[in-house]
Amino acid sequence: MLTTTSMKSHGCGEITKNEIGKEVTIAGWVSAVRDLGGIIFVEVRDKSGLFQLVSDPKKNPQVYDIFQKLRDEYVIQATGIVSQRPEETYNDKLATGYIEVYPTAIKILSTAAVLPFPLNSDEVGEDIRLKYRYLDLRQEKVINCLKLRHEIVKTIRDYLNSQNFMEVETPILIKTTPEGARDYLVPSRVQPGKFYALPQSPQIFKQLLMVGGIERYYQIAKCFRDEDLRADRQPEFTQVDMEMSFVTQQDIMNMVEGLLKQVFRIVGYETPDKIPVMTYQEAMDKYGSDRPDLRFGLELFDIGDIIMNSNFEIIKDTLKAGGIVRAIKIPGIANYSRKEIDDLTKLAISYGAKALANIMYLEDGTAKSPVLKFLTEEQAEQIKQRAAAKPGDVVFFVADKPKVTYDVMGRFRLYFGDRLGLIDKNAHALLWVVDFPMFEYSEEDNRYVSVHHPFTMPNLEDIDKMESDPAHCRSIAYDIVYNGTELGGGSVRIHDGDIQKRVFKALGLSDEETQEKFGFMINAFKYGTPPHAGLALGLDRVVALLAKTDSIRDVIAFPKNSAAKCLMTDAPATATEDQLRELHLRLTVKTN
RNA sequence: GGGAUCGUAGCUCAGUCUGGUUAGAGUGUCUGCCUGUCACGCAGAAGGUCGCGAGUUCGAGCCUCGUCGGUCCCGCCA
Repeated sequence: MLTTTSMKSHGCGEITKNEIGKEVTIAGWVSAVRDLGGIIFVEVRDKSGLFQLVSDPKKNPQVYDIFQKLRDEYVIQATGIVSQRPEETYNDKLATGYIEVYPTAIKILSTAAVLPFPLNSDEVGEDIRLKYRYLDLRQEKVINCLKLRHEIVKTIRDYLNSQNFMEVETPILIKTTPEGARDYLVPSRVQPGKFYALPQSPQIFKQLLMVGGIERYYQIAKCFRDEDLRADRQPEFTQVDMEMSFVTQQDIMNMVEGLLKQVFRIVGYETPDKIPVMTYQEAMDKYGSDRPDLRFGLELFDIGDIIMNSNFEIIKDTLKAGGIVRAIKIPGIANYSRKEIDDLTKLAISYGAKALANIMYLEDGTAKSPVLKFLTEEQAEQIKQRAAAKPGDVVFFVADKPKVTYDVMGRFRLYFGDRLGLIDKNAHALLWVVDFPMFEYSEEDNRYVSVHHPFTMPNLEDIDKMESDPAHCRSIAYDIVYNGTELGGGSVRIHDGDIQKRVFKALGLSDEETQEKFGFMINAFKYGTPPHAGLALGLDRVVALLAKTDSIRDVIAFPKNSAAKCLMTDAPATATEDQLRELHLRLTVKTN
């Protein structure tokens, strides 16, 4: 379909050989002026592409006069007959490179100041691009990311609509939630001293929609978290939020697999009909991560049983105190220098380890290690067998509390995957991770907190562990992982008020607190709640991954910088005294 | 809150380690020339608070301290 309006008959990139001999009117931005003295070429750009205009003073002196005034990024409108270029001047790089127009009329609709940075250069700093984001958007690379985002959102809507989902908007001004990230607060003017929060997700509302009988809900939902930023974290971001009634975990997984199949097709990847499933425990044991990157191997392995029979007293003490030991074999690096090995130890320590042990398998068949003195020959051989170590390989291991050990070895694995070039950048590794733990102990809060969120259904086999052994109580929660990134996660929700109360209790919330914070929800669940489950995908991450960019800022039209500022509008900004007074606020900091 | 790193022309950077005459390059901009360019070409010109402040020094883009700003990471992110 042509992008015509009353001001243009064709998009610049839409004119073809079929239009030769016909009159067209185009409008757009001047993307290049090439003045050869007696003839001027002007390239016009609009959303659809580029088109070349030519002016010759002998053919039309009035038009030529205007051509001489044109500068980059002027907005112009031109009318003329499409003609074929002389054959020797075809430009193969341009879709419209074999045709051109000598305008019979040209109009400058808008002049343009010299741009603060060159368009379509890969080298411009991001801060200046964000300050002039409206100009940045004129760049092909940037607009292509937004086009991809649009395609993905459209595909998601089409798919979910076809599956009888209903899109419902949930509120942005809501009640603050105690669990999870820091809330953005909005002061109330009409309720002095009270605050709304911006939603971290529509979680509570989508569950109440299930109570309301919606059965299949989705929303492309803006969410807000007041935490420090990263390349993949913005204070406001978008989730593809969905929820279904009368479903099991498997139903949700099937639905999401169908959805992802459509989404990945946009970039030409045909996803497997059944995405592999791994338990949380297996992911941690083999990869030291709950979102393992399966594009490469380097699996971790346990040597705790061998150590326990050895004289390695330090590690044995760690194991007896509830710690674990995990090892990884890195192939072909036994030739690393002493300094390189030392640097790896420093790296492991920076990841949180207290120490890093290594056993180098030399080319002459012998093993070299500062830890061999703790092991019998048989024990050393057992480790070598378990690692399937060959000459040239190095086995590293760490012993610590499970969390530390997994984290260090998981990151070590990723480090070597990258350093040794083991990651196939064109590979696609989708994975479900299931059976997440229900709770984890927070040293900071001195209590158990939800791994997912407090509305997650405990695994019924483990339900009594909520009270007796919270650390080993599994939940019915699942994450979808792609190439080591969490695309999204969800869970089967609690639809039984009594179980919900037990969860709140396990989280250390008193009856009064529960009533005050979630009373409306407990109350709602009294009136006939269907079993329900759902999932949310991080849309920004999905788009960034498919666009093959590291930063979600590249796929957001107007992102914040790493200090949560909008460099274009200079938000956040100070409020006036009047505004503060109306909101019943008084500042304790000086601003200017 | 912490760590690393960067800040020199509109843009991208060199120069800083080892302080010394008038701070350079490419690109963009402007002017002139040029009739088939498409990164047009050729010639010329303008363009600088070396982020800011203090200090050391005979002398600071360069050294020291502070500060502001950008980026990445840790903490944090159910």
